[in-house]
Amino acid sequence: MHWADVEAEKIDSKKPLIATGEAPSGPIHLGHIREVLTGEAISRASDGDLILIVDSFDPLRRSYPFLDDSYVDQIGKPLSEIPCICGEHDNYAEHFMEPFLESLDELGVDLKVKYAHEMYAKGDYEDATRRMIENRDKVAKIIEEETGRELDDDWFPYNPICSRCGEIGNTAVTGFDDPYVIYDCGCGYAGKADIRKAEGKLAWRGDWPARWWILGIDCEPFGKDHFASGGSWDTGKRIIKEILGSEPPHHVVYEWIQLKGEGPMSSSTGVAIKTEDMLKMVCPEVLRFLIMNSKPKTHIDFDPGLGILDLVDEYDHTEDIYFEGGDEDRSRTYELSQVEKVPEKKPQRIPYRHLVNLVQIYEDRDAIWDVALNTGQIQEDRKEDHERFEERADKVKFWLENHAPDMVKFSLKKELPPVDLDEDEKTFLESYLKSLEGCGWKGEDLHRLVHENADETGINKGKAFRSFYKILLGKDKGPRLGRFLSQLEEEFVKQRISEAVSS
RNA sequence: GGGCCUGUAGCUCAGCCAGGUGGAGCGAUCGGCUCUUAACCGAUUGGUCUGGGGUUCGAAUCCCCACAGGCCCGCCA
Repeated sequence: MHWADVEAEKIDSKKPLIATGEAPSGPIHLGHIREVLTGEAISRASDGDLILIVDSFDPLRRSYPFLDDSYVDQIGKPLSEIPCICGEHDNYAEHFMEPFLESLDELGVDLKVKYAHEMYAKGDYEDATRRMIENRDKVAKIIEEETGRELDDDWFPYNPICSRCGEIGNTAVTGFDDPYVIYDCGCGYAGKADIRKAEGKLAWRGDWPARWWILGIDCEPFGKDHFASGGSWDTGKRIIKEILGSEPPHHVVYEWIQLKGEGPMSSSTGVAIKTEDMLKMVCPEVLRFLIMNSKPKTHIDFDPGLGILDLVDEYDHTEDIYFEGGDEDRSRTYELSQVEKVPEKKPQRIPYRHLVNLVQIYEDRDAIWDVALNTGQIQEDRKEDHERFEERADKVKFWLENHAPDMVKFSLKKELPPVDLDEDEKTFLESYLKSLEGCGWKGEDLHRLVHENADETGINKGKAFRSFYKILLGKDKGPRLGRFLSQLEEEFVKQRISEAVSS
């Protein structure tokens, strides 16, 4: 059984509510998407509803490498209250959420978004906050027991936002006069915060169980960081039971996604690929496949270089298995990888690695498609397959320009590159040039002539092919020669050969 | 110090939850397509399942103990 179905079975609800969370303190990367897609897979498997809670009311902790110096002044303020970086969004949090939500839409993820700052503003947290404050000592004891740390005597489960300096958590709470939390701020201001409004928030350890309770969360996937002993899961599950009198959700812990050779993804270290960039280099169903194909607790080593080709090949292979009615789990993985529904007919496709060559040879997309039709690689000219092909070609292009290793890249040299041909090669090329007289400039003929001339002049065949790549691409290797040559202007090729021979 | 995960073919991993004669892909090797390869087809090759105990008629799978690696433990997915 697929892991999503296994988890779905464990949830004690017919129409479960599955929660995911994101903190928009920086660019949202591939690692974050695992949380949402893990939750989404379970919601599909359980026919549940998916929500995404945005920690937009959390303060900016520090200045990140991607922020300019002016943001130092914003440290300590809630993300929802900080100006947008580019100026085009309502606030800092929205700046990072917008592209992420767009990506989720492209990935076919159907969810409701809840912003923490709006929940606080609407008073959703009022009851939970009151209970936490009234049970301050019990909550503190749970945290101390689970973490083994000792909390300060003035620890308070609710952090007011200073109404003068706007900072959160820089306050010392001096009293509670329901519904007002009385505080002294480090900036010198003394005031009170209304727990029915967005004038402060629960500390994370209490905030998390509070939201389970408020929203009635049945299941939540979360990262391994929360699951460390004494972590927020350990305290959260006790707080919801002992303070709020309810059960914690079914939990699913997932592992980190690492960038091959560079360690775990993290916005602050810069080891990250933004979600929107991911979707420029692979199709959404392939990105989904990356997540669906690994159990949440397995860590994923993501290789944006050559690994992309393996990933797509594996996706395609899984597609074959699905349409052949093979292996149940892999078929399920394929279903869950789909952005929408599974295609009605098995998609016809050009092998991905081959496509990588084709987009470098042909400038014209239609030419590629026509060749694929002519060679029988694509048997029926279907609209949906053509669209998929166009999409893949776009992704391949982006990948070639941004992530592909040099070994797979080539480009036609407009001028004769510096070459050092020996006599064998020159003799061969000369002979080849002569044999081109009256040739129809067809791929297969051009290819046959390479073999014939190589045999006649006695040159090693590999060397014969290499000589073409050297004078055309400035490399030792390249795409299949005959078809490649046939795409080029006849005069251009002839000119290049004679130039090379006489150099 | 605590926690989670991983250790299976040269490489990447599946199989473990519900124990029943070890799998896939890639690679390599060989062959084919008068077509070089990074494309395609076919075949072959491949492993004391990290080690040691235990439970069992039977263990890659369950239990215990080691060893090695990765990550997490204010906030962070």
